[in-house]
Amino acid sequence: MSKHEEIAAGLIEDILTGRYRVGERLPSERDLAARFDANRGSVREAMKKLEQIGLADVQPGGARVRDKEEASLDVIGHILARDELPDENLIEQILLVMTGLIAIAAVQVTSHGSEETINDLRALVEPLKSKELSKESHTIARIELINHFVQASGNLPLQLIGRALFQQMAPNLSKLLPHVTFDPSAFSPIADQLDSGLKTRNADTVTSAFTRLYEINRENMMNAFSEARSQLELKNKEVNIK
Amino acid sequence: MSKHEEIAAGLIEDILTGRYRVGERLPSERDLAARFDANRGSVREAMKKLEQIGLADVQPGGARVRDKEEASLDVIGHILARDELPDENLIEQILLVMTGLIAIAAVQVTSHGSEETINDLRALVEPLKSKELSKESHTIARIELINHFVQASGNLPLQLIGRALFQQMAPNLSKLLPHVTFDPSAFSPIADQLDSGLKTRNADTVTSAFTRLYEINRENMMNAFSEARSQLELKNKEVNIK
DNA sequence: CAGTCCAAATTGGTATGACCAATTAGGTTA
DNA sequence: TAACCTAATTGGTCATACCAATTTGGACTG
Repeated sequence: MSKHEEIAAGLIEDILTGRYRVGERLPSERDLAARFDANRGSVREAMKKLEQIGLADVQPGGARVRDKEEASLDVIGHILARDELPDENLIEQILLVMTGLIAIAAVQVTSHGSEETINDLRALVEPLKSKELSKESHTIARIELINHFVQASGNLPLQLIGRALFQQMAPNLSKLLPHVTFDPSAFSPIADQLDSGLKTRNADTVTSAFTRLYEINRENMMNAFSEARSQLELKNKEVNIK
Repeated sequence: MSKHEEIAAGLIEDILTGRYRVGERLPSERDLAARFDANRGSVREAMKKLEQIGLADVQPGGARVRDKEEASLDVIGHILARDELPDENLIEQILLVMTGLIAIAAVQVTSHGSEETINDLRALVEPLKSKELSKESHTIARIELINHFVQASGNLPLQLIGRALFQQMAPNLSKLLPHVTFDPSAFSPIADQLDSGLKTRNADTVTSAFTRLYEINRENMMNAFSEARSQLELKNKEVNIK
């Protein structure tokens, strides 16, 4: 981890935990350089990062903390990475938004997609019909499918948002995934619905399939959260005993 | 415009116009410093910006151009700002995505929003029922309403995306807005539908109202484009004659 | 001739120190 | 009390230098 990354991470942490409040002035670059035992140039690079994330407004005269609700999409990754487990509500919100985005993609694909596009997507749905897939293979297949849907939409903002959301969320799910219990047979009927929706080019059918997928994902995720939390508590107790 | 902003703008322009192709190596920071008659530190700040936008991957050994489809949401603003008129397809895509996002917000608000939230939103719908509003007032009122919807959803990713999209698009519409012809009476029934949907907390009613709004916006926008384009052509002819 | 490997050149990362311009803060004055 | 002005602070830019990682090109080897 290079110096400016270290500094940026520290400042982001401080801001998100509320050590600096919204509107408050951040220490001067010179002070920060002293505190992080770094050069002012490195601090400037870190400040650049903060500015890009949207957590700080930097102007001659001083840098001020911005509200995280006025930040860029990238804050999400940092918010999720803050605690040992990602924020459950936020994950749920992301899944919800993704489902909405897929609905847009579904309309575009079913109404304007080429025959080849439809066939490609159907080919990706095929493996999900199986009830024998391992958890990992199934997860990869699902992600692959969703990505192709968004790509096939031909909608650049949609692609960028989908990509960004995924990149923010993915690395923070690693601690959660082991706790996800999984039943491929629950997905099987959804895969059938997707396939038939694609075949008949019925956007509503496709969208409602993805809504069902969201419901299942959401439930699995919530279960995984409670599982992960209880294991964390056990761990903490052990530490306390020691 | 500060030096590093100038440099960044130049490089972004070069990349988006294809002067540097995807995967190609950018000139070294030292070369760029010479070309832009700037210090290497300033170039570094500009590179930081490129990295954040997602248009470049910078590593020891060199910086490489990334595909704009793998960039951050912020490229959209730069793509729109490139030509005299923003890209019509892209604008349409953005409107579409926004409509989808509003649909998510509508579900959240109608199902989980407090009575107060609903009343606030209805109060914002009220002025849109009028058929006498000026184009500017009406536009502001519409934007205000949409913003409040997204805010009221309580969904952070949604808020961030909505905000980002708006900020990317807004400054690039200034040249288009004068050409938008506008009929408040067309919005009036939509406002009624929104109001009744909110009152009965019927998400479908609200969503379909916004879809109608999208259709009208889209049509107005397309007309504005053809108008703006023909005026531009006239202008160019005049220049050629001179 | 093709492939491998190694060393030199190139490139980004960081540091020091200095000066300018814009903003801010605090004291002064009307 | 309020407007104003000055001095201190702060970000913006610059010049230079050294380090570590990567790239590159040529020598070497099969």
